[in-house]
Amino acid sequence: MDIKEKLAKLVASLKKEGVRITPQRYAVIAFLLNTDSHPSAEEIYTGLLPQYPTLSLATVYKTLHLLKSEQEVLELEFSEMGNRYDGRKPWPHPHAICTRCRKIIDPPMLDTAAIIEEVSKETGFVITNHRLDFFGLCAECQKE
Amino acid sequence: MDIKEKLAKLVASLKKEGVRITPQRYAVIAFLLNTDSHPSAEEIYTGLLPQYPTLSLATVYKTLHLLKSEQEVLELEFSEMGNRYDGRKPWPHPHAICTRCRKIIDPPMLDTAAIIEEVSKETGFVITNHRLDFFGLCAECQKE
DNA sequence: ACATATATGATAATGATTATTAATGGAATA
DNA sequence: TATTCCATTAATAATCATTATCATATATGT
Ligand SMILES: [Mn+2]
Ligand SMILES: [Mn+2]
Ligand SMILES: [Zn+2]
Ligand SMILES: [Zn+2]
Repeated sequence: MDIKEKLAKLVASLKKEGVRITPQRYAVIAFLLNTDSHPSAEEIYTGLLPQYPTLSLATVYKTLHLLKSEQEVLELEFSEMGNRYDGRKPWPHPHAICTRCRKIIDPPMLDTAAIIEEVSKETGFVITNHRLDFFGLCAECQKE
Repeated sequence: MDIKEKLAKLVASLKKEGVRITPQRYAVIAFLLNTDSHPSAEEIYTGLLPQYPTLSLATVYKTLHLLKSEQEVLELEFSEMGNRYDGRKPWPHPHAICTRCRKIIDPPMLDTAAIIEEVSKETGFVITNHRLDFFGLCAECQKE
């Protein structure tokens, strides 16, 4: 399924939920589906500003919250570098984060289910969410 | 090695580094070693205030930074619930976090080395740090 | 086109953390 | 012991990403 199709399906599903699709919301959703860079709210805002000169950062935040409540975006909270968003895989999954260039990538899936099962057994917790972050230097930054 | 001994060793090691051990710093360090609750800066501050009525929150933050730079405390950044600190195991390790009562515990160690090795191979990253958080309901909160 | 509930954008507020700075106090020196 | 010296403290202000507020604009169903 390509991006266009995904976008159409997502918009249709949101409409069915009673969500109004405004140009601003459409633009934010499209932006999220067209990148794998895990952008910040600010990056989404400045990325869209040329085409939507009246867009407000508050609207970007509100749209991100809306998508989060619909489970259509994954929010990665970083107190240092600001929050980042993944609209392509809006479910919990591991991330590799370069501390030099701040690139964030999705490593091919580990067996997270097995890890969660083990933690659950050890702690007695019912695990409902997780956050697996691996920090270091990406291949490019190692050369510098 | 009990807490008292750990405290004495840590203080001695800091002194050797040229760090002055003030009453405020000693109190923060002792507080951190005497709990496994992963307290916030605010909790450390309010916990010590009765015995140190002139203590400033800024001093708590500065002491935490000092300890972090000496690798003697692990800082867990949470943008929602504020940062939390672990002075007993000041190296990266997994955590189970209750989303209801905000309790944070250390699950018995998974084989994190193996996981990191796998991510490193898959991504080409040199992994220098990690953050493995598992969110859910603790045993007590499940009963409610 | 109209009615109306919702969304937007400008702006102010929030709150945890960090920066600033004058006053304090411990240690080295005279 | 008195005197510098300089790191530390405490009070306070500043920061900055995110949220809240609210008057205006607009999407949607009729
Ligand atoms: Mn991702
Ligand atoms: Mn811990
Ligand atoms: Zn990099
Ligand atoms: Zn709990």
